[in-house]
Amino acid sequence: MASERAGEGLTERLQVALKGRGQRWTEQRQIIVDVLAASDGHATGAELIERVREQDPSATPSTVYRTLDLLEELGLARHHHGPDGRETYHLEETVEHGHLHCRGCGAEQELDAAAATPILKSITSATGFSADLDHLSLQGLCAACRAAQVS
Amino acid sequence: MASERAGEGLTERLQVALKGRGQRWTEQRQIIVDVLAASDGHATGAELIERVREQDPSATPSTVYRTLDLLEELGLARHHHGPDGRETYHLEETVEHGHLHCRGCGAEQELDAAAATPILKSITSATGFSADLDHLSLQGLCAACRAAQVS
DNA sequence: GAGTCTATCGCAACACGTTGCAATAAGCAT
DNA sequence: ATGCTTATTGCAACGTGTTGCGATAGACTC
Repeated sequence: MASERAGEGLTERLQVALKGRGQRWTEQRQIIVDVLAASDGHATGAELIERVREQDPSATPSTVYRTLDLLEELGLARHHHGPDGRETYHLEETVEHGHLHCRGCGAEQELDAAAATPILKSITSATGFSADLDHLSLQGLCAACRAAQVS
Repeated sequence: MASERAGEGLTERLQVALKGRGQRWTEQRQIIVDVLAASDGHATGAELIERVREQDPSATPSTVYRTLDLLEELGLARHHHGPDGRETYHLEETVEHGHLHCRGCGAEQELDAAAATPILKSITSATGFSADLDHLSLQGLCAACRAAQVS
């Protein structure tokens, strides 16, 4: 099976967006987008670099990170910071969501937009601050671990 | 809440806590606690290291970080991650609070416990997840920047 | 005070992420 | 196709934080 390729639509959108900004479409960018698309869900910077290098050993961290920044500027990717402060990336195609990290079992739970909307609204009304759902990363205890601790 | 300034009481509590765990009180730990107490509010790991070195040039990053971890284990300090993923520490004496970082003007706003409680409750009821306020770090737009952008 | 045990320290190396700069190559014009 | 402009790349060095290990020194016993 040949290596998978990101959905055509995505690649094309990207090429158009870049051209509009006087920027260029390159092989490395194709690879990085492919990798990001293939690792559906989330991936850390280090994981992405490793996977990119499998396809192109000459790729370097700086290129990967710069491309990820670029994708984020274009609104095609997002990143947030895990509980240890490390970066985690995912494609914007993914439904916008927050992240809940359990310090008990280490599980990562997603907070979808529907559930988050009232929460964000209450933050805004309490503080005037409009929070970005996608950069939201909470640490705490999941329902199961809370139940376990109550004992 | 309005507890003592960091000096004696804190140092003594720490000595007792350490002894109870078979651990030791050292000059470096005293310095690090002093520095943390003196930088009331928040300080990044790098800032703390720098200030510690002013008092003891032989101190190394590993010692400082290990001591901070220890203080956190003992419940005397906390850390959270800023929008860039860097660590920020503060003494537990500080009122528990969340952090709101504005991507417009870069300002850091605190979210006090009173304002946060209903927010945390709504997260729990929506998801079963009990979030730690102190590790809460949101990115978004503050009221002023939102107003500026609407134009 | 001297001896013992071992927690802590400093060092050195590593991991992740960022930045400046010279070489390369993408995209356009001819 | 050829040449030109400059965005992008790879490299190398740096900043922040972590980890393993031998050396140091705190605290306890005699």
